[in-house]
Amino acid sequence: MVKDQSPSLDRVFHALAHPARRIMLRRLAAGEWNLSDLAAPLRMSFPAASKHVRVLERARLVRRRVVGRTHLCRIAAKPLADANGWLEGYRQLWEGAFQRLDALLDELKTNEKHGGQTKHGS
Amino acid sequence: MVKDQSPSLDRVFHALAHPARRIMLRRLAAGEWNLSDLAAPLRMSFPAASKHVRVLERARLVRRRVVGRTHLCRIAAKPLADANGWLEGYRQLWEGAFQRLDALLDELKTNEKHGGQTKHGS
DNA sequence: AGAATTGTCAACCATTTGGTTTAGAATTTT
DNA sequence: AAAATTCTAAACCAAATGGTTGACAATTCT
Repeated sequence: MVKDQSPSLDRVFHALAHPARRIMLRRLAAGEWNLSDLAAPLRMSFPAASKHVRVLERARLVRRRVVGRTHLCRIAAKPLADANGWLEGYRQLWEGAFQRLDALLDELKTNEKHGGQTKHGS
Repeated sequence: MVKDQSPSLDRVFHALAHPARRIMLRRLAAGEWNLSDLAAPLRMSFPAASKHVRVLERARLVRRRVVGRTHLCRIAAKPLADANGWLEGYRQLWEGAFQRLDALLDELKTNEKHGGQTKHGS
């Protein structure tokens, strides 16, 4: 069972809700990068990018290692697995039969509501 | 390929980032419910719950059908599939070998930094 | 020693979020 | 017709988000 009430899920989904942070994660999937690397492609100031990294850290999606004056960041995939685990609970909803059943029910209930009368065109 | 730059992904992940909304989706996975049904178990005012439903609608995770004075809500799973699709790009990171390689690299680089000294307690 | 690089911090700002309360519209029930 | 139910709208509020700039600390390069 997967719990809905979960501050860590809150933080993970929130972290994933901003494109800049998703772009950062994408780069980190390929390896380690420091803040300058991560900030460079984003059209925002350095401090702004730094804040995004901290959001990723709070969600435990990124870990930081200080080497000299550079802060090297590494992705930590576990929270992504948790998010995926939550989504898994809905997989059957978007795969196969449910979709069609959904559409069918929709049609039936719409007819029920209109009582067979339609206001097509006239 | 899955794009990181995507306002609709923004909205979906944002919608999933609040426990009240995840709880609502959980109920909607079982069928149709009106706003009162959805609001009842949540410890917040009715208008607050209503706003959460609107967030779910903006993310296209919920569709609403007005029947008399009640607003019936239904889950629409497609955006969940999209979110899942985005996460899929990271699956290998949390499954299997990558995790162990990650830990190994971590250890190696920590040693590098500490110059072979560890603080293992024993 | 001096300059450049990397990153933090603090202050500030506008907007969004998440909640409240009060009022009212629409529909159903009695 | 009157009352109850379901839901929206508007006004308001505190806190969080996402961004900026300017100053500064630490480290590395020359």
